[in-house]
Amino acid sequence: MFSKVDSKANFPQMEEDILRFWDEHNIFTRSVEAREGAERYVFYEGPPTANGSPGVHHVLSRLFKDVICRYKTMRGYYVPRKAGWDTHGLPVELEVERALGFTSKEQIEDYGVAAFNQLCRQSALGYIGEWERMTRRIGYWLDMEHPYITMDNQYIESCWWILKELWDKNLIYQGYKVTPHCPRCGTSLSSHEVALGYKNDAEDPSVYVKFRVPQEMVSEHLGQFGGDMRKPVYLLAWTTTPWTLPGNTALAIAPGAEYSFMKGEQECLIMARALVDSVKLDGYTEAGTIQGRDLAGLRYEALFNPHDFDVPRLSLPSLNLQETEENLTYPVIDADFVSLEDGTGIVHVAPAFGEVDFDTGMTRGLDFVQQVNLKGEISGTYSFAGKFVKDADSLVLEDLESRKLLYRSGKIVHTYPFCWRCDSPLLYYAKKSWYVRTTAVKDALLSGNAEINWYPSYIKHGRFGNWLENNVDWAFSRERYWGTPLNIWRCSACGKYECLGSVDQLRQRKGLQGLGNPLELHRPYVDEISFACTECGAVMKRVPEVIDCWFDSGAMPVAQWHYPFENKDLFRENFPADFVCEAIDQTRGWFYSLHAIAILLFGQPCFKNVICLGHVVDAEGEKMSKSKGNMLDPWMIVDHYGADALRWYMLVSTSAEDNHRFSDKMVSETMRKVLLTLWNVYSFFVLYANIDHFVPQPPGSSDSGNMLDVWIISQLNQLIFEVTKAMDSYNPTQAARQIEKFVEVLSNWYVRRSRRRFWKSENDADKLTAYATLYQCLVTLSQLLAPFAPFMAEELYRNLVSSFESGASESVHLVDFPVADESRIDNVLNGDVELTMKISSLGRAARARAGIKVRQPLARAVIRVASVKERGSLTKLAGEIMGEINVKGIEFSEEAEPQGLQGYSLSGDSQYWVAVDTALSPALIGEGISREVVRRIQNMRRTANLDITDHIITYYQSGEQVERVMVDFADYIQQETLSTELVHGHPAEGVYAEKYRILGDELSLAIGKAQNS
RNA sequence: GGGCCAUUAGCUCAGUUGGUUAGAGCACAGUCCUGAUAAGACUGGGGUCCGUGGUUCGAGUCCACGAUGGCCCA
Repeated sequence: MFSKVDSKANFPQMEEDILRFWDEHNIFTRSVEAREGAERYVFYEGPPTANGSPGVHHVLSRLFKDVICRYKTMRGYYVPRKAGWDTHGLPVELEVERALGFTSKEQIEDYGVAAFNQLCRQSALGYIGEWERMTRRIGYWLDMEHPYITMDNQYIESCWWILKELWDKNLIYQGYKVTPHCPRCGTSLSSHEVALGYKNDAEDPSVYVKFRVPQEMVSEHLGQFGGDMRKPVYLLAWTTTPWTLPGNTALAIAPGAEYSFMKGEQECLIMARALVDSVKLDGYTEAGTIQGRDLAGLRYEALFNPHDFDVPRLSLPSLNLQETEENLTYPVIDADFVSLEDGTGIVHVAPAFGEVDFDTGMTRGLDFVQQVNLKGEISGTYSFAGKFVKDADSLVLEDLESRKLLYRSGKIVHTYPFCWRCDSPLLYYAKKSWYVRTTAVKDALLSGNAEINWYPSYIKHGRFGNWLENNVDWAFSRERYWGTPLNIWRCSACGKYECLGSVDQLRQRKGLQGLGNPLELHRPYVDEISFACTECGAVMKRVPEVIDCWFDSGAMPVAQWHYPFENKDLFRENFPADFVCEAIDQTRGWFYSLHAIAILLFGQPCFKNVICLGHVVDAEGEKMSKSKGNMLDPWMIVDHYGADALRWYMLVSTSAEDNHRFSDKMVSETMRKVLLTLWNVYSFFVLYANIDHFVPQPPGSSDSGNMLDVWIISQLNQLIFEVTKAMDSYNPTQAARQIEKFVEVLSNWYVRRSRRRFWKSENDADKLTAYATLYQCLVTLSQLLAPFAPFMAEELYRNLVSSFESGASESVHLVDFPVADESRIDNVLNGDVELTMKISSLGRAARARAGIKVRQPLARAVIRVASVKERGSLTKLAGEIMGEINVKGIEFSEEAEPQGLQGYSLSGDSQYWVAVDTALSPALIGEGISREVVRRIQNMRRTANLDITDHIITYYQSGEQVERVMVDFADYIQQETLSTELVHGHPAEGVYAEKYRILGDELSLAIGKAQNS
């Protein structure tokens, strides 16, 4: 006997039971270990950042990872799955800062780095707990007992080893470069972080500023160009960052462009001729023109002389301090980056505040004036000193206005980057930063990418390929606290830098101090470590930076094993990965850091196949994020509909790479349509199989002659074939959609058409094969479902197989994936049944058109077929059509249009038509009434709460016509309703009774439970 | 400004190498069926397949340009 199955499913409850079973019997571990020794399938878990509670959008990638790994396991591969947690970085620090109410780095320093980092550690650990619970509940199988955790000493040491390797290959350098800097977080951001924070609707000033050309310069250089040069002459430049103007040390022009002298009442302005109209210089007329290259070499008066404001003026590229100069002028230079699309064709250059500006300063030997500190505040003695740069903008403009150096100011809405974590406007800022020279291995990055299979394929040469083509060196140092400390020490005397790649290397240094016990490689403890310089013997101290947490996660192929300090074999066996999977934002994130580090270290890619998913967005199509407050708690969904429903919905609803528009209404629909349908087939089967004491036989042991059985087995094998094909192409969505279709036809054709076979009381061969066939379908389905809906699959398998067969596996997740028996796939039959369904559908429509209930049998239907072949097909399956549309016989016609069919009701489409004979003989009417009566009695049985196998005594009273039917069709009625007798007359006391009207007669029915049943 | 992706019914999505009258589910209305079904069947309303050109005997599908949205880069 199978365990009784409640037809009312409670999925969350069932899943909790299964989870307990998995835990108690260690099923996950066993599923992995059972395949030990088999070919390895290597999976890398991209570590989720432990800085927040998991949302429903985090479920998606975990789900795809799980499906692929479960599938490969069932295909016989050895698939260990080590969990990983990303615990470092700005996100974690921010979480803690928020909790402490901090807004600046000073507050952290005052609070104490040790205590601060301790809170970061606790925060990360807390979130890991939440992630573990969610992971378990959604059925994502992952070894969470032995995870890699980026904050562990061993993990850090492996990162040190990597950096030392790169250091030795001369791939690490400290550059003085302009980097996007967050003034609040006080650190540089890498390009992929910057990418996260662009806003398209940033509002900034749009100002035109006048730079005075000294009178002697005018007469010396510009006299020949005519015009009234006694008026003051200005170069007109445009900017959206007035706060950078005190740092201006040059103006750039396009040498090939033509510039105009625009004469006004008070002054003469110089700007590109092509832009005069768009700038709208009202009241000015052109007094002459000059080629850009002739402007080069001109000098103009400094807008703000740094010496007047106590700000040093340095000279590039040496950064030597310059003498005070009273009448300071700066040069006009020619440059190829000057655009004639907007602005004035004269570009304000401030080498301290722009990448292009800085590079220009380096090559042209410009002055360097940095009047902004790392918190984004103006230094010096300006009237706007001490202000945050964005707040200084208006004050700078007031100052210029008062000196009549402002031509016009307005506002502009454009795209500007903001800090992805704290939303501060980023400042492009020249400062020292540590770089990994990824550009040195650009070719290898590209050729390595060529070996990777991307799903979808267009990412390979599209987004990821383009990213690699435009590769820039990786600015990987961060001036922060909670992260892997950068393992570079600097001599306090001679300035020598040294990179140490392990704790052991530290221990071997002379004069070593501060290496704590117990070992703790985080700040501030690691900052205490010092040792003697090999050059001069002075003290070497660690540089203050920590490293980008993307470097941590990208180091996982190595660091998860504490390689090379131990586990050398494990590392080799698990490199490279066969499979990784994350959402599309990771092209610049984890996918890149993984790829870059593997190429830098080993010159080969570290993953072979990658699924790149779209984002989960809310019902309105907006990305889910904490800041928008539109995150959905996965627990709500899981507690309500179950994890399988969530999994199935996410798999099926949208192609993996597209955005997934999430709505819990759709989860509910998925549950009803797929999972409940299957559940009902399952409970139907168990109900009847138990009644008949069905005992499963090995599949194929009793070949069925019934077309329905042959057909569904054909469909089943076709399904196995399709699912395997889709999964081998890393397309779980396609696979799940195929399963969904099968469940639909299994329920709505196979079971519907076979229902009577299970209900007939004789235990004949046909009934047995029906059981055997449905059993095989359900068992195979449970195996096919196992990667996708692991709970439901387990429930089915355990009840249908484990509890039944001695020696059977106790879990579907310990067995192999089914293999299609292609000899069972009968494409001709598949097509024939499809045609049968189509014809039945037309037949039902023809009946409906005539207004005749399906319960009323009709004499015949005429069916148009397109060929002799189709006629043959339908003849074989005529029984199904007759049963489905309730006619006594069918005839075929090969006429395209029906002819001579008076008294028929017709329905058709472009290819087929079906006509049903609407004439009703008394015999047909009688049979119709008998079915009507049966249905009434069946409903009464149900209402009276009788068990499905209870026998009854039926009492009836009615008019002459119905009473005759009760006699004529007594056998049929008794058999269908399990009536031991049909009694004409008043019912016994206390039995359940109802009254109906049938064809104008009143019918009184009553049913009572029979004795001995 | 550049790249990638998307745009098909009110909503969520299919639509194969170009080939009859473009489909499904949900939602809505009506009818039917049902001792597995929380389901199912039939009918009906609902479409400028984002737009404009082009290739072709034939375009939702291929090409070009454009629009809108999303993501990414500057």
